[in-house]
Amino acid sequence: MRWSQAFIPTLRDDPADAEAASHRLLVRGGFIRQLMAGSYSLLPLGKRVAAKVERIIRDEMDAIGGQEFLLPVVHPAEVWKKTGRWDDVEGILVKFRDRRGADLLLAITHEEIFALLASEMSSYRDLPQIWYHIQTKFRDEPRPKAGLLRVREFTMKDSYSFDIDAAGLDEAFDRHYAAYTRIFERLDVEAIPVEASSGVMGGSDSAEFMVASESGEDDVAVCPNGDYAANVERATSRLDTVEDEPWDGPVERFATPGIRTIAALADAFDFAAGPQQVKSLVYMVDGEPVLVLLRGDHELMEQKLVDGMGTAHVRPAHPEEIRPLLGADPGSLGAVGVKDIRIVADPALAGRRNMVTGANEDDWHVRGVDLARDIAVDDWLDVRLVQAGEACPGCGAPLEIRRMIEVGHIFKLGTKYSDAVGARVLDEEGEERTIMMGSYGIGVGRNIAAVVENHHDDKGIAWPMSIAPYEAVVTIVKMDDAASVAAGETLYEALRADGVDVILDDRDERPGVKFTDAELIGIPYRITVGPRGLAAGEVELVERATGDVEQVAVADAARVVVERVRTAR
RNA sequence: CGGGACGUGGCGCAGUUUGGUAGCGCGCAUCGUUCGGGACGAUGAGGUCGCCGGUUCAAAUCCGGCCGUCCCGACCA
Repeated sequence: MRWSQAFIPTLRDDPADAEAASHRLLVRGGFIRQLMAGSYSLLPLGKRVAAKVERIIRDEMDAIGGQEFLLPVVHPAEVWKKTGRWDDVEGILVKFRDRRGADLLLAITHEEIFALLASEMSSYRDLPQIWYHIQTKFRDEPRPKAGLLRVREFTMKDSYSFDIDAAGLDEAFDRHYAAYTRIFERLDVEAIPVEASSGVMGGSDSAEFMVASESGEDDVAVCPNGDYAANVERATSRLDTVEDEPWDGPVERFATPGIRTIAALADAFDFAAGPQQVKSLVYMVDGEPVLVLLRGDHELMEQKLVDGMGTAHVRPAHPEEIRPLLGADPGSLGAVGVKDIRIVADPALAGRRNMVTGANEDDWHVRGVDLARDIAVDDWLDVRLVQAGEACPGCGAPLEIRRMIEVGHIFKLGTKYSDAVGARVLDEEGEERTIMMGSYGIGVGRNIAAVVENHHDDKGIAWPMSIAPYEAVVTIVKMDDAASVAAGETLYEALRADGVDVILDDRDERPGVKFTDAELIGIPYRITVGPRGLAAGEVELVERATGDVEQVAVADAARVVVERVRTAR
């Protein structure tokens, strides 16, 4: 490619509405342009990077026996009604009608369609299978943000495994785990696998691949010794046991005028420090009230409640719902003596005595509460948000909480979708068995963004060789110097002949402009050809990532660059 | 959905408080001088001031409604 003929609209200034480094640089470098919130056009440079990312993904999927499909992006409602997701998935699912009035939707993911196709298999001999596709999905996210990091329309590789039994599913899961590890290595992003919630999709053995970045949207609890890493949506920690002062008498009421918060109560009474209180929250779960109890100084992780209750229909109750239920406003609630409401308690409360909690009467609390004696807990469920500094469940070292970008997610689906669409096969005994499915996703655009988050400096992007839009740029410093032009052209042709992705900067621009652009768009190697070097029979080779500069004889330049590019691929 | 901010040539912004018919930098075009780290001079092109309505002799500016975008939170397959 000749730069003079390329569409690479670089910008001198940062776009005003971009915060994240990847967003800023991808726009400035002419890789992407926004069409609307959460929707971006890939320009030629962006498309080149995306194509390389896809090629790596395709490579690794094929290596574990994956077979590629191309699926429709508009689906009929009936298939989604079968799995219940037509009604269950709210908000992000775009629904519309065709001219006949048939209900349609824009695919947010493709479980239904793959499961439907899988129902054509009828024998255990057809299994196992790994199917994938790399396609556009549309999710009407409530808040797209940060450029390619969180969008509504995006390209994603989705794969699904089909097995006769759990052992087969385990095997498919492990293969994907290995494939993903290799993909992230090749993309040169530091992605770590972490335990995760599988969310509304349902499933078990969920692993997210996460890349540390301040622009991320997930918090991950990480053990500094590498013994543990989990999304805070499901992370746990080891807590010190609390030795409670004995309290022999019954529960005792005491007046707490105007006190509505844990902190205020702790300030007012020295026996009511945060860890000595029971925090009582009322949630509506599938329309039914549930009293959720935590230690006073602990916070609820709502996703854990969602996972534990097995339904996505979980929300905090409104004060108007709480008052008739418990007789008090939030701030004075408690579970002592409560019988008709389901009570879910965090295990950090187990065995605790001499606790303080609301009396279900405004301006009153109770002390001397013994969990086992005074509160009829229905379910013990870990619903606590892990805090930084708490002990790693593996080695006891203090956990760190880090912001991360989710770049991939793999989990075991089981039979939810195959059941719904009737994907069954006969096993060796002639018994009908429902196919076990696994689901494995990786976002193309989000990985591009993650790479940029990992590989940039104040000058711009520094792409890893594997996905750089061009592997080398030959920069002719002086376009009206015939010798420079001739040497540049020769080098350019030589590199092309050897299969290097090279662009020739033949623009009639000042050198500074050319250098700055090359650095902004992040081409790994720049070969500068100009009269100064040519006088000594040399060209200049600059490595973008390190800034290292070396002089190379004109005659050796092509060979050296080809070598460097090949080893770095 | 809650909170905040913004919308003026391609990009970044001023002008809005105090109404008088739009300006700056960059970019772009032409010419000249320059030329190994974002040159300089001259000339020039380019704007329904997000949209609709209202007030007024007159609206980028005041009022009402709507739309869009960004940030924080909620949410997130």
